[in-house]
Amino acid sequence: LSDLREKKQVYTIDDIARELGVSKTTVSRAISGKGRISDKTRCRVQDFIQAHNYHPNAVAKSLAQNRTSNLGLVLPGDERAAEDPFFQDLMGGICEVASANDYDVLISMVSETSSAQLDRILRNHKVDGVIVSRSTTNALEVDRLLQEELPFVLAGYSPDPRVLYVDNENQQACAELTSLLIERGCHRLGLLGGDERHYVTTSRRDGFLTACHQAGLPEEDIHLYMNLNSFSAAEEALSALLNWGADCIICTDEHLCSQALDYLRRQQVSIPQELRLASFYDSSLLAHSTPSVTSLHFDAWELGKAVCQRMLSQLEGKEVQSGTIPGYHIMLRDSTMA
Amino acid sequence: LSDLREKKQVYTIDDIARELGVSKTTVSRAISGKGRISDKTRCRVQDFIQAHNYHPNAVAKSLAQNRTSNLGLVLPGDERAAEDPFFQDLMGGICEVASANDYDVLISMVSETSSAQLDRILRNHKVDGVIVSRSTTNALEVDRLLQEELPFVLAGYSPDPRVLYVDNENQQACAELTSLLIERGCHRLGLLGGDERHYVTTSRRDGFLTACHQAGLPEEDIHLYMNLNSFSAAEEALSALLNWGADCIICTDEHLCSQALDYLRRQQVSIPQELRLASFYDSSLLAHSTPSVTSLHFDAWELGKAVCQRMLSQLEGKEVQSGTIPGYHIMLRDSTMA
DNA sequence: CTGAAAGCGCTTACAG
DNA sequence: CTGAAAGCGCTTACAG
Repeated sequence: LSDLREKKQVYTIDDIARELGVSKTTVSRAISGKGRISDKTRCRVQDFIQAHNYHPNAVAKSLAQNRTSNLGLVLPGDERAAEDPFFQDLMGGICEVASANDYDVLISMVSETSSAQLDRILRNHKVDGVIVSRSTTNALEVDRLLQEELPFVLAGYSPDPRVLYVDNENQQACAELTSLLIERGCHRLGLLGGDERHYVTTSRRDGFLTACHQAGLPEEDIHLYMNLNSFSAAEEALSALLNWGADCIICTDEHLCSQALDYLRRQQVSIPQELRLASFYDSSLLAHSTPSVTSLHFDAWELGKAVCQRMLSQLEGKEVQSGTIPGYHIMLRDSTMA
Repeated sequence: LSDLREKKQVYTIDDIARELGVSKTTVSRAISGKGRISDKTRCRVQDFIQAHNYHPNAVAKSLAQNRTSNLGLVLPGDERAAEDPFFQDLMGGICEVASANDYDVLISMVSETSSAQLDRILRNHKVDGVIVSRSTTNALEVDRLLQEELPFVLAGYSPDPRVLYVDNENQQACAELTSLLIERGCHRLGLLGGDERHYVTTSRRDGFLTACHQAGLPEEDIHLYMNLNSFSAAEEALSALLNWGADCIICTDEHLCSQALDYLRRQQVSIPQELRLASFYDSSLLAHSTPSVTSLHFDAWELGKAVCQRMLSQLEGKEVQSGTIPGYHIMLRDSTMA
């Protein structure tokens, strides 16, 4: 055995069994805690393991148990997504829960045109389940996962009844913020929105519209500009809203909103005096800009934890359902004061 | 066999051998391409595999070959890092190369106080090598990896001769930008820097200082404010630089720089007329702010590719050395014009 | 409470 | 060029 240690080789369950004069079965049981075993034997084995810093080979275990203890995480691979702290926060929450439950997280980045990295993971049977971090109407990965019949859960919303999702209370939160702004005197509202193929955008849009209708605002006082995927498109929309005479502009995401802030500054529009500005997603930038911008704060890390928990429950065979997790904050800041 | 397919069970190499009337050995060889095998047999096997959409079980392969085909990626788990697109871009490049070489990437997030997630991966032998995405003076993970004797490569710089790193040409790029600004008439330079425990910060600082000294600037015309880890610390530094009469302020990162931009706007300091502003790291925010901000553009995705390539070379037993990859752009924008 | 044995799905000397 | 057999390091009925 001292040979083994010199060669930096690693102990196997066999070595331990031999060393302790018991069978591999017994060692295995002492480690896993499954099956009948005397306290005395269990302690002997565990002491030895501790002392020699033994750790079972996860690959061998996987093969024997027919499970990998790996979770796949599908992340968008585009430039735009890299700028969005949402995905890294989500990943943090996922990794935290996965790690605590002895699972590892394996990344696959997909684009609108290719799910090659996901395909590899699936065909190699390298994961027990998959977490998808974004839902779009045209998502290749969802179809791929459905046909594969591999457990998966979506961080976000999907109207597809076949997909299990966990989401923030996007729609409700957006409705609440919008109502609040209307109550405080906003009458001519403009919404600046991103890509409507992303369900997160449509959820937010619908929350906005719900609040407008509930408040009895006439249609002509609600202006929507959606699918603003370029800087120029966003500026055109902003310009149109200014000409129309909006008294409040809300952006579906923080990226669009900091762009709006910059544009309005250039146009010498004073916020909040001449115009109120708010965002449906927060960022440290909006919190610290001048003026600071009112927005909704969601905790992506917590969402990640919830999603991962749901994934693990599913893998244990529990019945799980789609739904939202509570918890968001309306951050009222200077951009909507007065 | 039709039974197998009905039960959604998956083919094994055994099934194929039986079906084709050959041995598992032969099937294995046809798949891997290793060992002598007749063209005819190889084609027969490959056709069957194609037709039945067979894919080898990666776990079994791992056990037999004593390698996992997994790479670990160590990512910082703090809030601050989530806001930084660098890590997601880096990850994109890493995943691209890994995937193309049939490796998967497994995430572990570590904080300054805990490398628990990394520890799990290491003791479970779940990866063949590790990529570390950030280097700090007090990094637990580097010590951990050195003692483990597992191959690893660092994306970034480290002065430790035992660590293999790949970095952007940070120092050179920063020196070049600084020289350029001095040439264009800046004489009283202030540097606003982040955490000096991060080697990326010290590299940039040193590049800045090199250029200042090379230009023969007297020490009293160079003011350094480092370790600005809070908003208030940064604002104090900015205020001090304004009082002193700096004619150019450079920030080591884009985060600090957008904060500076906001502060200077509040103080009614007009840029570039009264003061020039530049950043050692670019972001879409700096590119689209008013005024747009001069900065250095590095390609984190490319760095990720290079780092992963180096990792794979090392795993193949090739001799690899630390070094930088070429390629950065000086983005001259409005904030330093005139 | 414990152990001998078969099995998870591959790879790889070795022999022919 | 092909195959029988041992092996990778675990788990888990089954028997005692």
